Order: sequence, then C-alpha cells, then structure tokens
Amino acid sequence: MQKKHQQDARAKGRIKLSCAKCRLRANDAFREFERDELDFIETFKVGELAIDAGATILMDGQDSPHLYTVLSGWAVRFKLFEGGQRQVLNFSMPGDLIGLQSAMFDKMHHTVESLTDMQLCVFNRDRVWELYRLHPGLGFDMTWLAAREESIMAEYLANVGQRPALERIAYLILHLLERGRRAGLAKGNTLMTPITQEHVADAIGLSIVHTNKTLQRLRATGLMTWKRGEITIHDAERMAGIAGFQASGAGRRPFI
Amino acid sequence: MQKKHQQDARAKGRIKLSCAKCRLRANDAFREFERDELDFIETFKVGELAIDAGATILMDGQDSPHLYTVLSGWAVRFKLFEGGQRQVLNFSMPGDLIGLQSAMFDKMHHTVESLTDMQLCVFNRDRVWELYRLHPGLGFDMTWLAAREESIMAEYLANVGQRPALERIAYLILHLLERGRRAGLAKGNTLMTPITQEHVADAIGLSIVHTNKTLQRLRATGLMTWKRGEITIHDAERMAGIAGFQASGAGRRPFI
DNA sequence: CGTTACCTTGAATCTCCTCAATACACGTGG
DNA sequence: CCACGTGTATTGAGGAGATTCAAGGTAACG
Repeated sequence: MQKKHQQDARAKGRIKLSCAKCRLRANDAFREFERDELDFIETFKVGELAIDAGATILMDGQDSPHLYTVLSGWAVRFKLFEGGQRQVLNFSMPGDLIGLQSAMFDKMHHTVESLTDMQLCVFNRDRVWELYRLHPGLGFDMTWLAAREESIMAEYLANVGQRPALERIAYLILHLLERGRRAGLAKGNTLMTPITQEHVADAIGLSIVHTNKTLQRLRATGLMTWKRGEITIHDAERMAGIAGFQASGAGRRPFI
Repeated sequence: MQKKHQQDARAKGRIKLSCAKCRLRANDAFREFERDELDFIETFKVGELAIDAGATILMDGQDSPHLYTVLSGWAVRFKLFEGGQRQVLNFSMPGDLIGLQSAMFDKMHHTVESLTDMQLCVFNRDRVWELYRLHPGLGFDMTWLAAREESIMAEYLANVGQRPALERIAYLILHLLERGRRAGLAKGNTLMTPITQEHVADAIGLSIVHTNKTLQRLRATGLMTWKRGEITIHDAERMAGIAGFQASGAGRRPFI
C-alpha cells in the first residue's frame, strides 16, 4: 500500500530523491562530483519525472522551462519536415542531457520523444546561470556535453553524407552499441534497445525498404544479429572494418 | 619601412593587439563584453596569427595547445576518409571559434583548413579552466557556441539525410548567406565567398558532377547567380520556399 | 602563352526510391 | 483458444536520381 502510493507519486513527478544516491553515479563511466557540486545539484534539481513510452518530452520550436537528464529509458531526438519526412538526430540514453537548446536559445530546434517508459531528472532552466557562477566545473561539463553532441552530429553527418548503405548502417549500430555500453544498456556484445528499422532508416537517411534489405545483407555476413530488441555484434572487429568505425576513446564523462 | 616590419611580425604571429579595439566588436551581431571580461580576454589572448590560404590550422586526431577565434577570412572544417572522400562539416567565418574539441577532448575530431588568407586570435588552452572559474559569463558563451555548432550540424544532417539535391543546395546557400551576413561578409543579397563547387559537393554529400548539374538547374530558375566568388540571391523568399529554409532568429551572439 | 584550378558536358551504370503486397509477432476481446 | 487488429518486418518490380568515367572548356596567373 505504502509502496503503491509512492509509485503514483512518482508517476506525477513529485518525488525528489537524493542525488548522492543517484543510480547514474553507480556507473563508473561518469565522473565523480565534488561534495559541494553534489549539494548544489541537489538544490538545482526540481524533481523526477516518470513518463510513458511514446510521449513528447520537448517539441521543436517550444521554449521549455526545464532541462532534463535521462535516468532510465530511451528517447529519440528528431526533426520533422512538412512532407512528413523525419531525420533522427540521435537517441538519448541514461546520462544524456535533454533540452540544452531551450536553455541556450529559448527554443528547441528539434523534438524529443520517449521510446520506452522513462525516468527523467528535472532541472530548472532559470538557475542555469547560477550553476555557471557558483560551480564553474559544472559549467565546464555543460560545454563538454554540448561539444560532444556536436562531435556526434558531425560524425553522423559524415556517415550519411559519404558512406554507402551497408557501411552507414554498420557504423550506426556500432556507435549505438558503444554508447549503450557506457550507459549500461548492453550485456557483452548485445545491446538491448527499443529502436525499430524505421528509426534506423530515419537516422541514416535511407528508405525503410532499402534499410531492411541492407540490414539483411549485413546479417547475412554473420557479423551481427537483431531480434526482439536485441542487437548482437558477433565480430566487432570485422564489423568495424566495414563501418570504418573507431571507438572514440573519451574517458569518464560528466552527466550533470 | 616601419610598416613593412610590422607586416612581417604579424605573419609570424607576434603582434598582440588590444581586444578593446578588436574589429569584431564593431559588428553589432556580437554581444558586448563587460569591462572585466575584456580585461581577462586580453590576458587570455596569446597573440594573433596570420596564415595563408590553403594552410592546415588543426588536424584530425591532433591535440592542439591552442584555441582560435577567426578575425578575418574563411576556413573549412572537414573529415577525411580512407577512400579520399571528404565530408565538409561547415565553414568558419569571422567570430567563429576553432579548436573547441581539442580543448574539451584533448584531440580534434576533424581537420580545419584556411580557404583564404586569415587572421586568427590565439588563446591558450591551459587557461580555459581559469576562464570558467573567473568569468562564468564567458564560460556560458563557450557552451552557447558549442550548442550552436551542434544545432548547425543537426540542421546539415537533416538537410543531407532528407532533402533531394535541389533543395539541399538551396538550403546550404541560404544558410551560408545568412551566416555570412552576420559575419559582415555579404553586401545586400550578395555573399563574397572563396568556396568552390567541390566544397559544396562535399558539404551536401553529392558528387561534383551532380552538384554542378543541380546548381545549373537552380540558376536556371533565376533565383540566384554565382560567379567569381560572388553568390547572389535574387529572390530570397522563393529560394527559401524550395529550400524549406527558415532563418534561425538567434539574437546577438558571443564570440569570445 | 602555357599552366593550373575550376567548371561543364554526355553517356553508361548502379544505388536507392516508390508502390504495392504479403508475412509475422504480439496483444486484445470474444 | 481462436479471430482480429496493429505495428513491424519482408518481398518483388519498375523507375528516378545519383555515380563514375572520360572529355572538353574557361578564367586567372605568372
């Protein structure tokens, strides 16, 4: 009974848990915070938000008062065109920041939608300035995160702009496995993911049909399998060979 | 004689001019700095660097001790593939920051090359942390610049991933005119630029041949002309129509 | 006046797209 | 337990768009 009540409260985003016990801190892919940074984040944090799969978290053009960090679950960031076409920019995983653009430019330049049920940590945009003033280290982290996103966007652009279908898909999948691994979403060489072939198609700029056929070609090599939300790379090295992929050896990263 | 000597010194990057008189400050597309910020930048700045067209400013994989702001001239940022293919990520214009990645990740994830003779303002990477600590406003600016680059990369990705050739080129050109205008490189609807069709091809992910043919189609509409480094848009509205372009109404921007 | 860099052209080929079905998996209600 | 609906994955065929190869043309510069 007690527990049930708590569940409800979380669904409405009322619970505020201690940052010191944040589940993300258990993952050593992230950097440690200083004591005073942790204290500040504690006050910076407005609460937690639990949302269902398929919800729109932030919408293109919208000015949001909030900034989020993903605690659990997957989201997809994309741009929509008049013709109904969609460019998937990236997928958001635990530790990723959502809504930086609205904090910087007063409006989003793309839409963010949940792919699974998610838990988000909610911050108040108004206090971002305070963060820079009082905790330069966290301000630096924000820049780091933004620069990293830029770097990923550039890689995706190069991938879509220059590589043929097979390489393109191989690259995306390796990249997702790599990121998923750091976020604790992979078991060995298997990535647990909610993404569909349509998401892949929209991410690499190919039609669904062609994506499907290319994916079959890729599976036919025996280097990977993909079923029921589980993507497994059997030979990462040879896979990286056709993808022209090199894991970016970034060390421990901040997550705010 | 006196003057000639000064020229030589600048070519070797020895001159250090006052930031208060920085030519960029004359452009009101950029935000004003506070007095103390200006003083800090003055000390942060190592010197000025004058380089020739065609020089490599930063190389992919390289760890640079410096960070630059473009004072004048054009550069191109790109990724190179084994096969010799090249993805142009963006063009750098006055006010743009170069080398943020090496400051954040200890290595560049792309190459930067000058397209014209350039003047760069040189900063020391070691002191970036000091910048965050002493001048949170400038730290915020860094994040702003990084987020803006991310936003541009995302737009380019969507452009390359989803649009057909004609729209793709139209979009790129409008985007360049818009940016060039803010950087003071345009006269009315004419952009003065050193970029070639090959650059355009590498930026939008099409072959030179097809880029050429598509460009001719675009010029045939009468909406634009391009000769001798001058691109003129005659009907920006209709051009924006085929490009699906909407100018991002960002206000005054920082430039560090 | 020759060199170089850039732009233009035509033809053959192939990648990728659209259209239009069909198949499969999973959950729901009868 | 089966029938049905929905979302996702798969197939085949024909056509548009982009690529490559291979020449040629033009403007700028020394």
